[in-house]
Amino acid sequence: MLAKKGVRRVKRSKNVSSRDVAREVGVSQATVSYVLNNVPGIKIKPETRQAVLEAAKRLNYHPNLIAKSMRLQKSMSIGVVSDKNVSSYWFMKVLEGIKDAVSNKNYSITLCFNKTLDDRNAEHLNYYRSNRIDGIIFAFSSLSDGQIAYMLDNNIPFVVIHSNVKNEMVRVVKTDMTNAMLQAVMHLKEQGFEKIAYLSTGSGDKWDRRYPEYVKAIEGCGMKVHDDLVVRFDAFEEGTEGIFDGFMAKAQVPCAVISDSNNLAFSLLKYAARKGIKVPEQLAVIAIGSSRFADLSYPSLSTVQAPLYEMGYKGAEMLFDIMDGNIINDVVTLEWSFAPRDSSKLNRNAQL
Amino acid sequence: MLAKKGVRRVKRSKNVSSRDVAREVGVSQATVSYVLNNVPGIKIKPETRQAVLEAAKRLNYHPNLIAKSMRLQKSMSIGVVSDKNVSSYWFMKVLEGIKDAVSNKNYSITLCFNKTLDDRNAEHLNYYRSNRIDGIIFAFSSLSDGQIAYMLDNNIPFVVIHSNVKNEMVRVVKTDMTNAMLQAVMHLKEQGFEKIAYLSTGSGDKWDRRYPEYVKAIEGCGMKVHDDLVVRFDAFEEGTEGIFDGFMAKAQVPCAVISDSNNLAFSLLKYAARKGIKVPEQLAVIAIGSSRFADLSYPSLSTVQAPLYEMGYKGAEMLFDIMDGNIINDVVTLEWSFAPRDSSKLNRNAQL
DNA sequence: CTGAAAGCGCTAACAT
DNA sequence: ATGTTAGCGCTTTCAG
Repeated sequence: MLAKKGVRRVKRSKNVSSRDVAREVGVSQATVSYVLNNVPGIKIKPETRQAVLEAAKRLNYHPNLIAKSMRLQKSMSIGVVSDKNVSSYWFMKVLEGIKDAVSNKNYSITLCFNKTLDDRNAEHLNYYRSNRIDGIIFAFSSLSDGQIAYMLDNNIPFVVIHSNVKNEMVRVVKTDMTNAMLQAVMHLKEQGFEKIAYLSTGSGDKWDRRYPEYVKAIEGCGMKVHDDLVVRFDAFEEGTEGIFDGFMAKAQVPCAVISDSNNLAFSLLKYAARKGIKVPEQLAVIAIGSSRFADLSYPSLSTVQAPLYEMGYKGAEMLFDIMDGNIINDVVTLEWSFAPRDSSKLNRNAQL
Repeated sequence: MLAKKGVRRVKRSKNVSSRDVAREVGVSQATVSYVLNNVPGIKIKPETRQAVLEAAKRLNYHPNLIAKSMRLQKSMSIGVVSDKNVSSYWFMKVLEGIKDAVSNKNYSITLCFNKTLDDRNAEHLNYYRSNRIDGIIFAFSSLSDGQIAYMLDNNIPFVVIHSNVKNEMVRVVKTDMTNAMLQAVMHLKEQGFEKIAYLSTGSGDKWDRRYPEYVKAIEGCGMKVHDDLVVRFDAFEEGTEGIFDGFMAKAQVPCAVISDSNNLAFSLLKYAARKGIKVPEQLAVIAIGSSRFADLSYPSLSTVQAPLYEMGYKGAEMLFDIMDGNIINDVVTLEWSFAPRDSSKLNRNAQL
């Protein structure tokens, strides 16, 4: 079964083409195309159709997508770009959603890594210009104004998932955490926590988007935001121990904490374990964001989490709308949810 | 800007082609191709070359990769397939390596999800048959014998990263954890642990590959494997608490544990925290495998870890060798490393 | 209902 | 040193 030895280059075995199928059946290539693509408005005699279908199967015919792309002037692939610093969990989840959406249209996914050279020479732009991809989805990727302007100017189809893009012209998959955050705060309040602190890693973006939601939720529950209970770490990487000490001294147990990052929450759990602070009895912790490890930490971490799969799916659908010229919805907004786990549930059942 | 003929396309603004460049300079399309591709053995007058280069830049010419693919009968993309259940962290790390390797050859990455239909109709096979991809990299993907046989029979270029493929014909990126495991065991021994247990999730593959390494390392350190200290969970998902209880009753603290999975190790850390067992003083834990959260658990988790980036990079290089017909190395073996963290370091410094 | 034919943009023999 | 030309496999007018 193996190919002849001595061939310097592993040649692709010659594929059967639609012409071969046509010859086999004794019809023209056009007819084969009509049948196989179910071209609307073209009538084919049933027996002809049947014969073509059978011959295609018998000859093991697979349409050459490159040729189709060539003719159609589109690559049938979309580029997905992410920064490297993005949580791989988020990215993979979104990717699953994108994947399912593009598969429906017989599109594939080409991965782009955001090695930004400059605004006009990023990898995804080169991919687009060379017809490798028909459109771009930015998932959690930072995006310069210059690049946005360039893409809009040049009519490059793209959508942005979960980024803080201000430009009104850009199609964005937005998410709304207002309800989920309210649920989280109510959950804490119902368990008797009167102090609900907010801890932030201080990165501008997260702060700007998440902190106001916290404020809304606190006030929506008829509580008040105490500045003492809002801590913003300017330099999270180092020396957090001291900052936690300072925070705990101010806050005093029992206290609840909403953290704007998973990592910060995990660190806090570590800190609590080290100091013998009981979670959640003395310190309830809820993180904003999702992580595969929310279930695995001890105690498992309650989260306010984004609809990742749906974000991917919707994002891809929007991109197709743009590429098809149907502008149905500029902005899609999806809801976050609150997933209570042991780090905030007082009367929790013993579970692993 | 462009649009010489005033043709207005809805989808994509008409791209400038090599023909346009040729006309602009007053040479033939062939010359443009020769210059832009630096075709070896073709002499071009320096001033001609210069003129072509300048015109290409001036006209903002970008070669159409689809057309090139069509002509060359290759897609310039390789498929990367992974199972969904793979740790996304591993996958992303390997992907980074693959990415860098394929970029060097002007190849792109097409993502395939392993929705296996049957041995001959998996998505990556359809992608290959329709010329969407020129070769396949399986990263942590399970792979049936039937599928392997099919791909070998049909001369489909593929390499396998980190899988337990037995077939000698398959090009595999293997890894070797012997040294790393030995280091881990020595590390435990040096800290005075006399009992070094082994916990496995019992999945056949991990067990078959990792447990023998444990045995080698234990014996390499002049110790002996005690069957009491080797526990294999047949049903890990549920009821682990009781199994941990049973294990601890047999093992008795102080004891060290090497776990063949990160998740199992995290669970064990949770269990220890719940039971008040001190880690690492009473129970030292080392996991085999990498995780973004090894640093974030409390205590941080020591790991014996794989060279993920290199595995991706090497895998891609091997695939190109196969596609080019140069069989340089059937098997590449890369070394694991041992990363000691707090879960196994007795005199650890306080660190977050 | 179906066929003939014209390309999509590129590369590589083969000419000159 | 450069030009001519023949496709790669497909879709899609336009003709019958």
